[in-house]
Amino acid sequence: MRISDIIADFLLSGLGESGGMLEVSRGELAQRFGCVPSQINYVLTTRFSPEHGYIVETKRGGGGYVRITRVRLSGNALIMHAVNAIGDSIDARTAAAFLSNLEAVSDPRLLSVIAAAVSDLALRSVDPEQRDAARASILKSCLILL
Amino acid sequence: MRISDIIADFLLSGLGESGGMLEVSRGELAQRFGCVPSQINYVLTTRFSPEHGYIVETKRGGGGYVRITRVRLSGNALIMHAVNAIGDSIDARTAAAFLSNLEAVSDPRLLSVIAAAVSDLALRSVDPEQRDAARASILKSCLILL
DNA sequence: GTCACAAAGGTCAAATAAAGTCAAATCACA
DNA sequence: TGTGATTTGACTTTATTTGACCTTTGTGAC
Repeated sequence: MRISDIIADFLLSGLGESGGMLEVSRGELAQRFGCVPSQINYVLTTRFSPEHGYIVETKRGGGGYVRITRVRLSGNALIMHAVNAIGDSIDARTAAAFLSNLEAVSDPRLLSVIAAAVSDLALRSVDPEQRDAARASILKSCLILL
Repeated sequence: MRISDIIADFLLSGLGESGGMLEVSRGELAQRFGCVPSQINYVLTTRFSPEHGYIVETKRGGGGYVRITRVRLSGNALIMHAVNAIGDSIDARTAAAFLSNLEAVSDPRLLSVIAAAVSDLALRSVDPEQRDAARASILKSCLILL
């Protein structure tokens, strides 16, 4: 397992214990995991983006911190939010993040079918230039039915 | 026996032991069998496609992997027949017909989501030349999960 | 107040580590 | 012997790790 995954797991479990909000120090975290501080930023941007359902706030300077908050919208609001947030184009990773974010509010079988429909495997025959646009369009078409 | 068959057998037996899910490294596998890495891709596309009842997911970069999952083809002869009957290309009307044939054997909500995913509306951003091919690929990827 | 400095965190690009693509060459067999 | 399947390798794309340098904020000296 990559260090990024280990850090992400650590943060995730902290979020779980603390009921959705977590405050850490970037420097301390980096020290604990023996990596450079910017690695923490990498983890945050790749795994705790708004698409994944998190808000990250930070403060610099003395007493600085990194605060991660799990956003918990419910049901329709979440779906509508996702539909609105998907633009004209979306890459496979982001699409997967959106879908996993909907797990709490929608049938997992439906979600896995949608995930299959927008996977790179399913879209292999689409010109790479158009692939992300097609993915966005398909994803929105599916989500509004949920 | 050709190297592709040997590799396929190896993967198959791994899938057997591990109960249907297997994660390997493309590079390591290639080394073990003394072939180039792209040979692994060849094996995957020719022997572990959705038509064969498998889903292959991969990740590139550090910590990359190839994950093969055998899907529970619990199914219905009707669905399997549909998957095999869909060629490389299918028009919107035919796809809709296939789906309506499955009404008897599958959740209508799932089917309507799939119908949305393969509709011309959802695929409007795909070059018309490629649209029916994309539709076929998406449809198969979804049906295999039913 | 304001200046200097320390204590955070931020950015960005290079280096490294996988996997993907595609087409030419080769093989096997009807 | 022609054709589809297989093998190979040069080139591409994506994910992660690392480090040098930048910006913001708090605090104490003056």
